[in-house]
Amino acid sequence: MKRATIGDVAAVAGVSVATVSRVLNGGAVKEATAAKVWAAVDRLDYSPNALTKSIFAGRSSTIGVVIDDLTSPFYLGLMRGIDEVADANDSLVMFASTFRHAGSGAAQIRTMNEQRVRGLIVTTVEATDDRTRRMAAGGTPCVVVARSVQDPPPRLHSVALDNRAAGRLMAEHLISCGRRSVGVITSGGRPSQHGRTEGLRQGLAEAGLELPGDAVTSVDDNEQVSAAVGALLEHRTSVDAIVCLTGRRTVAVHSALTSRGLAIPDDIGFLTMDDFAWAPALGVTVIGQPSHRMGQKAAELIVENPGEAVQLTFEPELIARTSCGESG
Amino acid sequence: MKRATIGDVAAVAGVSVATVSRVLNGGAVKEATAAKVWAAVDRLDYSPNALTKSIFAGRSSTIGVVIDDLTSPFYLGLMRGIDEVADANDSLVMFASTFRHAGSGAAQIRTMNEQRVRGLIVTTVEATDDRTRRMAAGGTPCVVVARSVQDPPPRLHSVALDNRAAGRLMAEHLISCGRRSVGVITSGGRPSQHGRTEGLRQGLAEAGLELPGDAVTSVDDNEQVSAAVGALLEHRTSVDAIVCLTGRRTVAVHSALTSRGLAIPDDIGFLTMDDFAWAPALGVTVIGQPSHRMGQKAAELIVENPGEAVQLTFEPELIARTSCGESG
DNA sequence: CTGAAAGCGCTAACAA
DNA sequence: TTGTTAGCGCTTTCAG
Repeated sequence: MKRATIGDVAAVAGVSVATVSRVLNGGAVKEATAAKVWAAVDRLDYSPNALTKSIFAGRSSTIGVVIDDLTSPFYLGLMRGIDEVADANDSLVMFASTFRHAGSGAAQIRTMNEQRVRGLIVTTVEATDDRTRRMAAGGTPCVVVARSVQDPPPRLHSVALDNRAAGRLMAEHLISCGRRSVGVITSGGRPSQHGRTEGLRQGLAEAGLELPGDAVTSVDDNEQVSAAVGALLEHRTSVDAIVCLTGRRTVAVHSALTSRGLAIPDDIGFLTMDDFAWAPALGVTVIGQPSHRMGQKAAELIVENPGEAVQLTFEPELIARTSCGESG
Repeated sequence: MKRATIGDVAAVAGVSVATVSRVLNGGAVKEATAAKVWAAVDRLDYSPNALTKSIFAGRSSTIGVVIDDLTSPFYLGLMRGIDEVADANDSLVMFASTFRHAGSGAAQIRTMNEQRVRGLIVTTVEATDDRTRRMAAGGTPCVVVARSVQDPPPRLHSVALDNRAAGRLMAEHLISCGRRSVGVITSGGRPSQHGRTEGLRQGLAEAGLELPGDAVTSVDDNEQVSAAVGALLEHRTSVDAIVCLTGRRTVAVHSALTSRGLAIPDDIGFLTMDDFAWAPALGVTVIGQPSHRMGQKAAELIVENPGEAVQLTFEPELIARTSCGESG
């Protein structure tokens, strides 16, 4: 029942533990000795203890990821990207989500630090900044996703979308589809959403269109969406397009529209963030983020561990379908 | 740059390492001493090494999860459930996916074993059976998801849907909607799909309806779906409903239908596995699995670590919407 | 090429 | 209440 240790293997093989260690990790050993060791390994079903190993390395080979909502298509793509390069580098991914806790993930980050993860990828809010900074200072490369860091210390990187560009892309497309008055749904106070709003506002302004403050509504969860959309539509009857600034709310906003009997795009235009599996079928036009590549890059930053802070910005992409009407 | 160790803390606080260990883990220490220690911890930004700790416990406090496709709504729900109870038990989730590799996850399971995970949850195919059995034999509780294990050794549990019941539920609903000839899309050779097919066949048979072998088509990926659906429809012109036996293919099958100009449910009925966010909006009737509860249960089996093997079966639930037409 | 011995950072008796 | 002393399972000098 008790697990075999390297000592047991050594005993069975009739060699020293040092020798066993060497054949396991590819040191110089005589063919014949190695064979004896492997036989013992087999017989005892020996599995080296990676935990003990990492004591010497000072850290584990695991990449930590703290995400606040796996449900969103963006994070799913991100995870796949991360997992992919982790796998290619014989790393595992240690995952913790925070969507239940208001605490914003400080606890998770602490735990990851205690686990001596090789690096950390975080998507949670600024409250965690301090912890992340200290981890980076302690030598663990950290990557912050979907948010840039002001004045980053050496090992604190970031991977983010050019949110203003995303906003502008939205404005351009809406305008080219003849929309004149947009209503916006944002979610919580994430900085990325500010960028998008600003980009949108600017893009609209360049075409002489306004985005008044009361055309922007923030919702905290899916339950609020229907009421928020309703209020927006009633308050501003001129609105001819609804823009959803976060992929997390796409379903809810879309349902809010259709369940009011509004036809998309005839009665109202609809534009949202993040491509998703059903979008082609539904004809929903989106601004796509390269979430998969972003995940890969984040993980690569961990693996390559550059000395300076690197801030990567990715370009959004308009994936035009039919939900805003005919373009041009 | 070098991390502080418990020894450093002891030195700064002017006490022994044992004392530091005690205040960190809640032993009996004098108020004043504890204060000194905490001060030192603070000053050095000390973070205890969880890896070293688990040497003594013999295993880490991490729950390992090997999943083959995070993209599927079922696995997402499962993950949430797992993460939830892991979190409640101060565990982290170590995640590895296998969807790139043909290798079916043997490597991932080995790594998890080396990481001395507290328990393992696997969703990959039978090829991994041996490894899982050995892990269980070695004392690590393992839970196999969506598949039952024949003749399970002590610590090898399973959490699965009653697939025959799911099939029967499908049959019942289709019949009550007046469908007489169904076409089936399955994916790969997963045993769960056999159960569903059998249940469906039985349920149909009880109503005097047949499910001939050529009405069942298996596809390996989304690219094959359109052709497969086309072939099925052309070969069996009587088909008035398409059943998709895996949530993983829902989008592709649905698109295959609509892109052929078929209206759901008027031209053809559509029924699939696993509820998903857009299903209400699309009116897609599904057989739901309690994926979230299944994840929770799987994680609880790890945490509670019962001596015998336990096999949990969950009941599927029909979530009737409009895609099969009017029922009754 | 191989073994003995000294740790890695921490916990757990056992004394004091 | 505290400190001393063994280890945990492994890697890594340093001799042989």
